[in-house]
Amino acid sequence: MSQNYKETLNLPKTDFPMKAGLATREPEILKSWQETRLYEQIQTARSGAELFVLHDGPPFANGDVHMGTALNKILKDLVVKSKTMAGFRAPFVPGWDCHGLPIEYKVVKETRGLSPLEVRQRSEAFARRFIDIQREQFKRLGVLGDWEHPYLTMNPAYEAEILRAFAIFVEHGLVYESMKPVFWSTGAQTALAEAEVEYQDREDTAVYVKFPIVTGALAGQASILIWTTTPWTLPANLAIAVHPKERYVAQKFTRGEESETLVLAESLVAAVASATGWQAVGEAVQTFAGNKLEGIGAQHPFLPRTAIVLTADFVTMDTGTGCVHIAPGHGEDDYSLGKANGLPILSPVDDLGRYTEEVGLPELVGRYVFDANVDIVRLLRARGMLIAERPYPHSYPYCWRSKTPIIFRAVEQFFIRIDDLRKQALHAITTVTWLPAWGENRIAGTVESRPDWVISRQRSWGVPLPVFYSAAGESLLNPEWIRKLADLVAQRGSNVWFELDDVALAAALGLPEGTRHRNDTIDVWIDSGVSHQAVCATHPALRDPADMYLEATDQHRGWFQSSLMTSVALHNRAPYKTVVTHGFVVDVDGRKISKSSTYSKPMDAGHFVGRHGADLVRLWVSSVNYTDDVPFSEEMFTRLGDTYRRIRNTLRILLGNLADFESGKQESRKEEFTFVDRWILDRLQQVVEDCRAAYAACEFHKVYHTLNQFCAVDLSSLYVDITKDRMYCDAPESPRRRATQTAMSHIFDALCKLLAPILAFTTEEAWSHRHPERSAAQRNAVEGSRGAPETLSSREEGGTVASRDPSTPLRSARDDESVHLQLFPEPQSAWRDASLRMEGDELLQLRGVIGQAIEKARQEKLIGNALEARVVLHCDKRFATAIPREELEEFFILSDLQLEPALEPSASVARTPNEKCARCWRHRPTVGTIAAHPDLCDRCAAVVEARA
RNA sequence: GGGCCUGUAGCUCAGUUGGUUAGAGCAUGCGCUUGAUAAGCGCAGGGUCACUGGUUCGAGCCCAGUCAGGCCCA
Repeated sequence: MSQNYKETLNLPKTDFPMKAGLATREPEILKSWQETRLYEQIQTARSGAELFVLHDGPPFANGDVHMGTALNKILKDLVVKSKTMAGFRAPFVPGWDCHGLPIEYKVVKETRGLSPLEVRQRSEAFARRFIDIQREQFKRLGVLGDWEHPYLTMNPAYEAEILRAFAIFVEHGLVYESMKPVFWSTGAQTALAEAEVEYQDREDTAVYVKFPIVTGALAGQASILIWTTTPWTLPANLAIAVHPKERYVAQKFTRGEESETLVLAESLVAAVASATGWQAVGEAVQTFAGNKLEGIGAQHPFLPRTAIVLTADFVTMDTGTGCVHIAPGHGEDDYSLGKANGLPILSPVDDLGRYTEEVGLPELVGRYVFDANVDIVRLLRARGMLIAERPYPHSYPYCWRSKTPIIFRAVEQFFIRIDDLRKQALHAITTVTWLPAWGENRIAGTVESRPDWVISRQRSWGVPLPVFYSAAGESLLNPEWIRKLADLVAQRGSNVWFELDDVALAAALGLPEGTRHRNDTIDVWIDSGVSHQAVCATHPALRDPADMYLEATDQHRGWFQSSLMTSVALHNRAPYKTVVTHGFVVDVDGRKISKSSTYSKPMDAGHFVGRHGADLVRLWVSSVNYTDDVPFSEEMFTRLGDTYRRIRNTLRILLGNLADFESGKQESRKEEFTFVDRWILDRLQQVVEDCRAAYAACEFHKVYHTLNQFCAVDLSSLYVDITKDRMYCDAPESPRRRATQTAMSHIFDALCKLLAPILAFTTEEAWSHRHPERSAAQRNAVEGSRGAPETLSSREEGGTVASRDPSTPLRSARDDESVHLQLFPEPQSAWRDASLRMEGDELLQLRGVIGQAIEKARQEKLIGNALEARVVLHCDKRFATAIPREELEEFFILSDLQLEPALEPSASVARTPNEKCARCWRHRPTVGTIAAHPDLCDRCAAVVEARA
């Protein structure tokens, strides 16, 4: 009897599909962005607007984009897109770090015996290949930027800027040459930066060695006991360090028949006894402060040499004997202590980690030092100098590329004098905003403790170290010569350094005859560290200092610091105003992904983009608090899929309900809004304010939660549900239906814009369904892909991409343009209404009371559908007068509501005696009273009558 | 071993200057709907706020220590 009424309803209608199909739809949207040159359009539209520069930290051009890289790039994109929509001109110039050992190492491993020039050519090809791969992957993630003109640290112009910066470092006297212990990779035969070192567990032999005292009061009576885990460094021993203030003892020890009087720290006697098997016998012979030992001599255990006792604060009492073996050629502390006391720097080891003649032990010359440990131990035992040996498991530095254990070795290197920059750098740090705030603490700590910067590398794939050598072999650092070289490199690329021989290069630069050059290169951290100069200061769209750097926390010691140091050296200021850091991607248990077996396979971003779509990956990035470690699991993606569908369906129902609403032509005045409309618009303003504030503070997860909550609760389960009756069953032109459409139009507009930085693809798709002219334009662009310039000019005719007049206020783009060209919605204070909000909260509480009562009635089989209920609501009587009963029934989605005054709210439920309206399914008293339509309520009867 | 940081329901997050019975969304369970339908709505269960001690009338919040995890350094 009643099925036909469905045809008389205004059911939602939209082509916006429920199923996203992101894997296929996103590439189409991407194509339209490229063909309409969206990035350029945005830049043009914002020309003259306030500038915001997010400077891209260059990823290394090797490997695929994994989830950590994706996290970083998407966070940057969220910043750029949200700043753009907040009205800034926010250009994004992506970059790549191209030089360096990781690439060179792969190239050299593939083919051995290449000349430096060949290594460089292959390394460049390698870098370019991965730049292209990563560029496509970044674009696929929806990251918008000037992908056609990225900055590459291997571009000749960039290389020239590195050299010019270097010339200034030289001018400021920051560069010096010195023999100094550095991390040395025997596998890669090069000095390493700290960042190129990784730690692995290994087991070494720890030895307790005695040095018989030869001068001072204890001469001939006792030996100093030292402890070391690197026996191979003993041939380079020149001294012993003790703590000046700690208590030391001369103590008799026995083991079996043997007996020794040993000098060591008092607090370590027991530990040494248990570790060596020697027993302390009786009281200490003598007890004294460490400084009493200063200056006495002790016989080297196997070389004809006397070690001098020195005092040092770095001596600790947690391991060993409190007496530290000092080899100035093999340790940082050793070096500085030796230097302060005028000791020579002995480092009898070659590039491959083999003893040289200098070792003083002819039988060990040429022996790899880690193999020589056993020889040294044997020698110590033979000489009777070995008190004990024990296996010692510890974590030890390894070369990150060759995976060989690192040694400390003194070699001629070039350095930047950090002491001359430290104070200014520490001051510059205080002028920067650090997000999160503890970043300031962290970088200040690393700057305070940072030793001088080793900037020379014995590698080929890099910018040449611009040091020249006189005919006599003397090194020459000349700023003018370096600038001439920079000019030459700008023209011909840095290969010129390797292509020209000494004579040709000297001639090309106009240098004195006989000037020579070598093949060392500059540390890659200088390359990326001067990007503020080479990119921000030189690119016409950018500015130095940048407004923001945004990288993972490991960059406090990496790029943030190298950039800070070079910027302080060049300009005495920080290169950034704000530094944002994010954590690393960790699995469900909070463990590092690479250590987890579960996610060892799919960690590249492409896997998840292909499976779930870029918008899901972007939603993941937005959903987490990135200042901490970022959790990541398959379950999270499942949950995010649910959230995504909820948001998508919310956009879809809004579109469906707006199908017959032409925005702008029938805007309802505020007076025509009913309670629920005004309530949702007030909520919307709160959401707009919260989201704008969260975006401004880079707190994207707050945006995510706010919008998720808004879609799931305020819209889906409340507003959309409540207004279904008027939307579907009222006459199309009914004032309250049009009022709701007006509200929904504002909601859709705001929701789409606020979501746009996160769901870059989905909101574009939804936006085009709301503004069909836009989809037509997109289609044209895609179809006429060969005629891209034509498309562009036809758009220009329409006035859409004209440069804006900077004197006029920024306005949102036309609705038919990309959502990414729009401005965020402005909060409308006229729609705020605090008393209405409070009233709404109270109604929602009553709604809960009713819901519980209905649930109870349902379980008692009194009713099925809530529309079959008669609800008697006992509550404050002002609700009976403040809001019409019709509206209350609508708000609670009920057919039949009775109000009774009461102090405490409660509700009772019975079956309503009213008949069910065949059209709107509500049980209304008017059903059966209209002769022409006996199965309809009065409202539905009127609507049906009007349609006839 | 040192520096910096993190630890609130199965998951992601809120939790104001210390102040009732620690919240939300999702997930789970049980229903309703079949006019958002590979959707929508309701109700319910679920937490020793990592652990231990301290300060306080009162601690998720402040202090100390322990444990677990992360980044950096040794």
